[in-house]
Amino acid sequence: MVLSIRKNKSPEVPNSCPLSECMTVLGGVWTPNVIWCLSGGPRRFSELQIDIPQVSAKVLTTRLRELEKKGVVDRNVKPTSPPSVEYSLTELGNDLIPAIDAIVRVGHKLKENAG
Amino acid sequence: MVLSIRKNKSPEVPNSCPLSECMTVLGGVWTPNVIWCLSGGPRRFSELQIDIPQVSAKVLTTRLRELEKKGVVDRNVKPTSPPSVEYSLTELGNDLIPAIDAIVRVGHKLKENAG
DNA sequence: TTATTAGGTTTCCGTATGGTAACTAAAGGT
DNA sequence: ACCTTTAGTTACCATACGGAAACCTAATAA
Repeated sequence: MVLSIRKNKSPEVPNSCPLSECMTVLGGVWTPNVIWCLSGGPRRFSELQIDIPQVSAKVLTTRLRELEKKGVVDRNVKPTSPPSVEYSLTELGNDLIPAIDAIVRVGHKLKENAG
Repeated sequence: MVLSIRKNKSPEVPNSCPLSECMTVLGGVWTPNVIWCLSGGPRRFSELQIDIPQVSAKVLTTRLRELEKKGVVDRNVKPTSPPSVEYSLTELGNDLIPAIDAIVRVGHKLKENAG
């Protein structure tokens, strides 16, 4: 795949700067993409897999669990059979959208330049 | 340290989405921080080391070389003795500032929330 | 002639992390 | 009884990546 954000242990960097703070949340392969997909509204696990075909179930699960733990996404299990699971952005998750937006905008510019 | 953006090989993702495109540029530990530091004006290698104390010379060099190759920073060797090197953002580098800005803003919000 | 400075480079090494693929649970359909 | 579906989990593996520390070069100063 393409890119991830690695999160090493950091015993000696207790109170990081805002930049690193936020990058920690954005950390992990496909994390920004997941947030971006959810910014359009709630999505099911299988839908996210279709949205981001390169992501493996393992990694997608990992990312969603991380984001849930950080309070960025909500996980909602619906009592269907088999149960379906819907993920959505929390308020905190929505706060991230402008940042992702800005990144996407630069991405467009990059593609123009490289195009 | 705290976080990096990993960039794995990706033979099967030729034309990535704008988001991934931009994240590739932001890839690597401390990359956003370096860009952020340079957004205040040109900085020398040793100054960047002071700005970001946790970064090792090896990694800082690697990041700067990558950013240079991607056209994000300029490298300017001054004929002093010993020669000093000044890094600055290119036009493309400046395009990234709004994105970093947005990330920093979220970072502040995160720190408030986390108290 | 020895030390110092700036800006690196190189080596070695550990591990965090992603990929792949096989396996699972529970319910409903046929 | 068996298959399918959803949403994962688990095991195994390879490696990209960062950390630490030693080393390098040329010019100047002491």
